[in-house]
Amino acid sequence: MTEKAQRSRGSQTRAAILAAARARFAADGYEKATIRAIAADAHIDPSMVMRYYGNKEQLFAAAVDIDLELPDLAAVPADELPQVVVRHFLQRWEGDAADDALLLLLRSAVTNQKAAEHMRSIFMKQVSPAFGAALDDREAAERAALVSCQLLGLALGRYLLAIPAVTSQPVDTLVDRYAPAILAVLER
Amino acid sequence: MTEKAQRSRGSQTRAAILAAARARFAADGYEKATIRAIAADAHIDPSMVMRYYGNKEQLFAAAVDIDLELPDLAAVPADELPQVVVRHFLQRWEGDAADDALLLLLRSAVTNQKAAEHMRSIFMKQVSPAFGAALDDREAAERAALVSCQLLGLALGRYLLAIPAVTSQPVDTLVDRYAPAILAVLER
DNA sequence: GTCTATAATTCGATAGAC
DNA sequence: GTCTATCGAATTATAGAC
Repeated sequence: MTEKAQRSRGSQTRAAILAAARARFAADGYEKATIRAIAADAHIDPSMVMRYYGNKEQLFAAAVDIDLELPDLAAVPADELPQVVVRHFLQRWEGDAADDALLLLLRSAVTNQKAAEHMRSIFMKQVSPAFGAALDDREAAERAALVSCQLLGLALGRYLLAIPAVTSQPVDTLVDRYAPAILAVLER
Repeated sequence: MTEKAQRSRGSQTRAAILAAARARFAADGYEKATIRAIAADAHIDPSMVMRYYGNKEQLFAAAVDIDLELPDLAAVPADELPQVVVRHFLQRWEGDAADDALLLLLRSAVTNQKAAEHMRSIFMKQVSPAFGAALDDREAAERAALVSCQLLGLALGRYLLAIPAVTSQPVDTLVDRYAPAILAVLER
C-alpha cells in the first residue's frame, strides 16, 4: 500500500470518527456519549479515536467547532429582521436536527462547563456582533442575549424536549407566531 | 433505642438523601450525578440510598416531583398576565436556582428520556391548563407551549448557560424586556 | 438501621504486536 | 494505520455482618 493511499484512508477514518462523534454527542450529550459507542458507529476500533483525537475532550472540541452562518443582519430591513432570524435557525435545525452542532452543543452545555463556556463564546463572537451591527443601540448586547434565550428555548422545546404542542406546529406557523416575540424584545 | 426513635432517624435520613439528591441532580444532571456523591453530601453510606429509594431512577423520580405553583391565571387581568408569569418564574428561580426542581428537571431532561417525558407531562398537566383557562382560545395549547419555550429559554440563558449579558440584567429589567415578548406570542 | 465488602459492569486510556 | 489485550478507576447494585 502506498503512503498516499494510507493517508487517504486515514483522513477518511478521521472524518468518519468526527461524523459519528457529532451524532453521538448530539443524541446523548457529553457525559453519556462514550468513545466506545462512537467507534462502533464509525466501524473502527475505540483506540483509533484516541490516536486521531488524543482524548474525549479534544474530540468534543473538534465536534463543536461551529459557524452559525448568520446572514448580514445589518443588510436586512428592520421590520423583516425577526422573521429572517427565526426562519434561519428553524430551517437549519429542521434539515437535520440530530447533526447540528448548535443543538449538539446545547445538549452538552447544560451539564458540562467547557461546553457552556463554548456556548457563551459563540454568543459573544457571533450572535452579539451580528445584532450589534443591526441594532445600533447601547443595550444591543442585552437585547441580543434575550433573543438568543428565545431561540434556544424554541430549539429546546421542539428538538430536545419534543413538547407535542411545539413539534406539531409547521415551520411557517412557528415563524408567524414567534417572530413578533423576537421583535418585542428588540424594540425599545 | 425505641422503634419510634429509629423511625424518626430513618425519616430524617430519608429527607437528607432527598435534599442531597435534589442538589446533585440540579448541579450535574441525571447521568453525571452519582449515588456515591449524593450519599457523601448526606453524610451517609451509598447503600442507604439504595435501601430507601431502590435505585437511581426511583430516587430521581422522587426528586423531580414538582408543583409549579402557578397562580390562577384566569384571575389575572389580561394585560398584566405576561409580567405576572415572567416574575413568578424569575422569583422562584432567583431564590435558590440550584435547588429548584424545574431547573433540576431541565438539566436532566436534555439527555434523559424519562426526565424529558416528565417535563412534557408537567407542561400538559400544569402549564397548558393554566393558560387554557386564561386564554379561552382554540390555539391556547400551541401558544402556551411557545410561552413555555420562552420561559425555559430564559432559565437556560440565565442559570444554566450563564450568558453574561443575561445574568447582568436585574430581575425588574428582565421582566420589563421579556414580558412584551410573552404578550406577543399570546395575542393573535 | 447502618455499614463493610464486594460483585458485575463500564468507562477512558495505554502498550505493543502486526 | 489498525487492532488485541488490558490496566486502573469509577459506577450501580447486592449480600450479609453487626
